[in-house]
Amino acid sequence: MDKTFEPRDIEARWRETWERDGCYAPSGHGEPYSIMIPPPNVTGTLHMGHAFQHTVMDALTRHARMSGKDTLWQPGTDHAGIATQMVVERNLKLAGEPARLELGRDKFVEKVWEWKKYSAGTIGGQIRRMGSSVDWSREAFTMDPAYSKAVIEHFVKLYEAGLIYRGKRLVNWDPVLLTAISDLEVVSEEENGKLWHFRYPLAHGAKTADGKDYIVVATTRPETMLGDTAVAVHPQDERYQHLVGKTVRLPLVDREIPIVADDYVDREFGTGCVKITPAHDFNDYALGQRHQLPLINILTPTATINDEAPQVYRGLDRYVARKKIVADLEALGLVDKIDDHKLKVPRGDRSGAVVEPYLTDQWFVDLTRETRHDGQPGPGGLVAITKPAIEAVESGRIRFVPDNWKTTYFQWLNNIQDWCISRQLWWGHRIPAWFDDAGKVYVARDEAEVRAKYGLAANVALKQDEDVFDTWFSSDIWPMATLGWPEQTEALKKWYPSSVLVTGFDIIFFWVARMVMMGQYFQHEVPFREVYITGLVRDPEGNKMSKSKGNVLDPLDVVDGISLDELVKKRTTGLMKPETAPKIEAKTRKDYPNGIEAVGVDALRFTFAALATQGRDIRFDAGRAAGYRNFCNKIWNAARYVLMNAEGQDVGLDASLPVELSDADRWIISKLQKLEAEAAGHFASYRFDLLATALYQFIWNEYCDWYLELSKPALQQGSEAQQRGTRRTLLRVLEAWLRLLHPLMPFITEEIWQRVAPLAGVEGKTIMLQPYPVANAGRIDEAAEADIEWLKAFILGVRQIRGEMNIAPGKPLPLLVQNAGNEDRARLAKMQKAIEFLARVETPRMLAANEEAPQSATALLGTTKLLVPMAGLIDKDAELARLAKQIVKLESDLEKTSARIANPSFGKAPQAVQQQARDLNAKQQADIAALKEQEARIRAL
RNA sequence: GGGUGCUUAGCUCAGUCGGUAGAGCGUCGCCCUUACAAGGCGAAUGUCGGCGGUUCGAGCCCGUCAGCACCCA
Repeated sequence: MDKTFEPRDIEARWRETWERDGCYAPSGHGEPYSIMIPPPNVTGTLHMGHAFQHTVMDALTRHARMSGKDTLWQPGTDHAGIATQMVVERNLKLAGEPARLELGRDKFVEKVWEWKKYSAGTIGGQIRRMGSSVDWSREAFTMDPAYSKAVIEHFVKLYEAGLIYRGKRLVNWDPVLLTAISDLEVVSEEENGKLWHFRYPLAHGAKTADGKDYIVVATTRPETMLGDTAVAVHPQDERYQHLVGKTVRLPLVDREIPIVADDYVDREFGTGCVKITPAHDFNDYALGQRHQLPLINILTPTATINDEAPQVYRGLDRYVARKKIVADLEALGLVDKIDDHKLKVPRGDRSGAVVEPYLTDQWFVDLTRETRHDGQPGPGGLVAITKPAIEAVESGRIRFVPDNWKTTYFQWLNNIQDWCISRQLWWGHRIPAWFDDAGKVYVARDEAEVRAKYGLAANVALKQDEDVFDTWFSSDIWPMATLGWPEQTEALKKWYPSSVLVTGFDIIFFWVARMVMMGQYFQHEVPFREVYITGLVRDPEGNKMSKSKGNVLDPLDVVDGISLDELVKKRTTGLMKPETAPKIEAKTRKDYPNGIEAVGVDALRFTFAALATQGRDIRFDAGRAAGYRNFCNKIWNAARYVLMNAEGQDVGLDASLPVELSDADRWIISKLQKLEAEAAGHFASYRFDLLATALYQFIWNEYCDWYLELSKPALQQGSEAQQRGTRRTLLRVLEAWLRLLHPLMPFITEEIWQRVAPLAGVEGKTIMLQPYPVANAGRIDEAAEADIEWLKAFILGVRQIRGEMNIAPGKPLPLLVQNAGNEDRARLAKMQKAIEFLARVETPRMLAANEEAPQSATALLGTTKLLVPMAGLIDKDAELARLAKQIVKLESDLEKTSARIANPSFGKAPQAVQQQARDLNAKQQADIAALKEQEARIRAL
């Protein structure tokens, strides 16, 4: 084996072998276990968040597979309508090609398909490189023919059940992308704006309480006044009560509109009078419905003023119109005042454009009605879809991990709105609805079926709806459609419901809840039994990673390494806002002054596992990854040591030859059982951080630091039977922890396992298909563990003296043992060789009961004293200082335990706790006494 | 306004049943000891956000205040 671990070729070799040999495919026997990948968008490449979640899913998948389950990890990608369409439009622009509208629908969609092929290929390559063991033969895409059929099917079925309707409703309209978007795709952030106060003249000579002939309304959006159809006040507001039912003359428009009373109005806000624009505000819309106000839409789809407004404003952009309106009102003396104001501005999360509430015809899934919207008999969406989705989690048929996320889930479902599923895009599943010349709509799976179903002759002109579905209205059936739904296939029967969904909390609403809805509705069964919610990977400062912030990392750049200049270049090219490049460059140079060192896939995966705590933020730390790269090297070298001592040697495979296990052998075997039990628990509770820590501790701090060291004297000096026992244990324990580690670090474990397994007497083609280790309680050996703990304490005592006195590690020290009990003597006798080797001491000599010790540095081991004669080695003052430090520490500890015991009520504590405290107290007192006595003796010399 | 979290070593974070506060990274010494210098050995480092309560005993349970983050309206 090479002296250092070089991940690159190892990774390439194994990922090809595994895939070629069909190791990723389900075995066809055992209990079914399945994970549906959250399909990545075909918008480009995978980011750190994907790599993180894929690590978790692959660990679960490999663990399940090794545990004998019929395991499927279903891969695939999502067409991601609006996001992908935008990417392709931008690419066309950068390439100087004709824009979308110039190309026309068919040509443009062809371009998107080209892009999809490229992106899905990139994504597939990334998934392969990370070692993710997905079943490629089942790879799916949300616009595959079969999948598309399922999407259409679920729409038609819902439509036929009266759970989908088409209507003119206020939706969030993106005036740049020219499509409706769902409320989840709108991000509202606080921005600086103004609050304009306008005077609306009262009509017919009415006066306010204080005698004015106008009332003042406050607005953050002056331009919408062109569409005002009322002014509202609070019904209990004494200032305005007498005006309710009167009218005002809307300035500029010269329309007479009523003053209405509604308790939606906040009396404290502004003047307490609110202008009402039902066609351009969600709250106003609701109020308008209550008061039967007319809806006047004053905007075009691109948010310019339309022909409903007075001539002078027509065609103006909304913000140009705003200025003009304010100026015109000012000229009329109708501007009361203008205040600075912070307001929430809704923007489309894709385009960043300010979204308009806009009246359009859209398709909706009913999620809020008790009965069908069309008055036909049957349940409405609330009963048929929303409630069952709530019940699935309430009943515990779906379990969230961590459990708290169910609160988020319930909160959303309990306040749900109908779901607008139509999008005015070209990339996506075209809605299977056809209109005749009269505008009557017909829904069926295709045009032929429409004609058959509704009895329409071939000469009746039909035109298909131009719109496509919201992407989430296709990924909502992902767990079913990837398994063949609507056909009740064998795969569907076997792997539905899937075992667990691994995803981020940011898409509980978008996706998780909607899959539950559709799974429950169509399969009458949940789509997954558990939902493991991961944190979101963030940059070192805790910011969300995004291309626009310029803080994204490509997981493969961590794997392969990247120079600082390369990284800067990657982050600053193709920016939407090129002017941000200098800032991004500065931050990148600060965060990664030396670029990123290559760590390999295994180390990156292990890093993700170690960072997978229950929190919601995961700050990615390249230093941590480098640390786990070192861990890989440690593993590599430990294996190298074992193989050097095993290959070509008697490794205990011949059962007829005697094998003797030492305390160390039995100790490491015992510890291994405990590790195995722990690993099982951590998999069950999705605590990959604890799993990683447990494996790391065992491998580095037990196996490498102690067991390998203990094996050295055993192999050099032991009998044949002892050597055989040690070699066998070195190999078997190594082979076992390689399997334990495999789900997190597939490559290095496979590479080493191939060499170790035959020597450990294990046969098999690949570690991937070996059983995951299970603890054997019968091999736990508390006596051996106690012996080795004693040994460690012994050696630690000597090492402390050596370390603090700056004595070279290699220098052998004389050692005297004073006041040893029978157990200490027995242990010393049987582990003497190990002590000499590890502590680098000459053969320890027992002092007789009455024998005077020479001037020595002291370490305490229970009541036993370990003495290192100081002559020629240790300075008197140094030892005094060292003792003083220990005494101070012990005295402070003693104070605490004494206070506990002295508490008069301590008697109420359990006996065991009391005893423990008294024992500790006694030990501290004895240790202090011993150290003080030693201090006095040295000082006296 | 409603909701959910978080605050523990210089940094990033664990801390299960309430019973002597932990890890990794970083820092400081000594050492190229035949698996590994990407290493070994040793060391230092805490007002567990503040206050109050429950308890024999609180990082953990309860209340309260402060700061931070996120989600929903």
